[in-house]
Amino acid sequence: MNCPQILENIQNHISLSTSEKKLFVSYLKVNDVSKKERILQQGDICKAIFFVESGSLRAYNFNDEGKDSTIMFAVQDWWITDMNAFVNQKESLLSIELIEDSRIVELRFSALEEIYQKIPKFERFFRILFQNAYVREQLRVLDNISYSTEDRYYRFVEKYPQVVQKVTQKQIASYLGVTPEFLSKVKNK
Amino acid sequence: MNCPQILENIQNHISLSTSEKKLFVSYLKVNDVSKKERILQQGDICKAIFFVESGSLRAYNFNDEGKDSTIMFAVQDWWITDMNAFVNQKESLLSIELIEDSRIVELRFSALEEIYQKIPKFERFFRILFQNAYVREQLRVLDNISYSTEDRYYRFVEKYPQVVQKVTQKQIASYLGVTPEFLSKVKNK
DNA sequence: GACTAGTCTTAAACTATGTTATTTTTTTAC
DNA sequence: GTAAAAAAATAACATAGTTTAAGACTAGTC
Repeated sequence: MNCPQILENIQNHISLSTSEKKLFVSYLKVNDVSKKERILQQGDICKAIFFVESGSLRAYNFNDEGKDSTIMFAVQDWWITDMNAFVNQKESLLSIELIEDSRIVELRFSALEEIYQKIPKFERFFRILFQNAYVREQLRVLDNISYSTEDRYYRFVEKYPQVVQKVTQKQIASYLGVTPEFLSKVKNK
Repeated sequence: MNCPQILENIQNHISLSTSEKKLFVSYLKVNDVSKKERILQQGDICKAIFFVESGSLRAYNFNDEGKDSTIMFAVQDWWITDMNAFVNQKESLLSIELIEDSRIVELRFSALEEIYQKIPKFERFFRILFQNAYVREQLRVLDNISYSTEDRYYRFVEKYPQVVQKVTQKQIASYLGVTPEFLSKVKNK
């Protein structure tokens, strides 16, 4: 296992020696997963965090009334999991499904705990990763509470053009929190 | 300067030696700030992150149409800043105002950079802080896109009873992203 | 190449939320 | 303690978003 892509992602923020790289990579598992498969099922314990080498995924919640709400999309070089369920090792609120055939790197909870101990620099890497994730979500909350649906749609398209190419309009609607019918109306008015 | 409260908050997650505590505390500045004052003004560079020793604050954005959107409240033992503006040292999208007279500990950007270098354990502390913040915001996004206003109001009240005691209904409405008139209707129906 | 299932569009009727304005209640400032 | 200011409640009307249902348009499967 070589994993140059995830190592490059990490080395954007911290630098690793050859032996550290080797150790880190030994904890990883690479999987080829097909379109429509799920790598996490709502209700299950979330045992891993995932890095997308290629392809695309969608994390969503399915509620009692049958409403599907997209929490995030992930494309190449993104990390994704149900972070709440992962860090507390409890039942997941989210499912994660494949939008297309993808190559996914898996890092398990217990492995990450060991990595933090053996290579403390990873605390820094994940500090930066979570810092960015927090900022992103906070900006999304601001979008949600202060912009109209129309504005939010166009802001989404501008911010994530790589995502827009891969997902359906129905999935974008579920990310924005509106019905596909209403999004269609907004776009075509 | 003694600062037992912020040290206790930190030592919930990492342990510090006496000399590390002393060094860390030397970077802090404690301010007593009065109700209605602002410790951060939208448009200004965000130079510090704040820890609330006592009192309460509100971070909000004021947009072109005059709409006030509350991004977060902070009460005793919470950290608050415009994280996007802070970590990138750029213009703030948010203002932070005092809800009541408060004692605020200030940690400046350049100080935090030095702390990360001198006491790498702080990478771990902030990794955990941001991890929790990310999880919180992600759950809030899910609330925003999948629940009704009524449900979100009661979920907010249940989750943050300490906040509810201190803020106006108008401020809660601006946190939920609805008008005060509508929140009043929802509550009293 | 035709069948199928899923997506997208459109529209009418309905519900949720916003706007404006007025009154009542609570808080703040002297 | 009183006057002024802000917050909260209420209501009539306007706009945003949902529901349901139907038809047009893909994309995937044999």
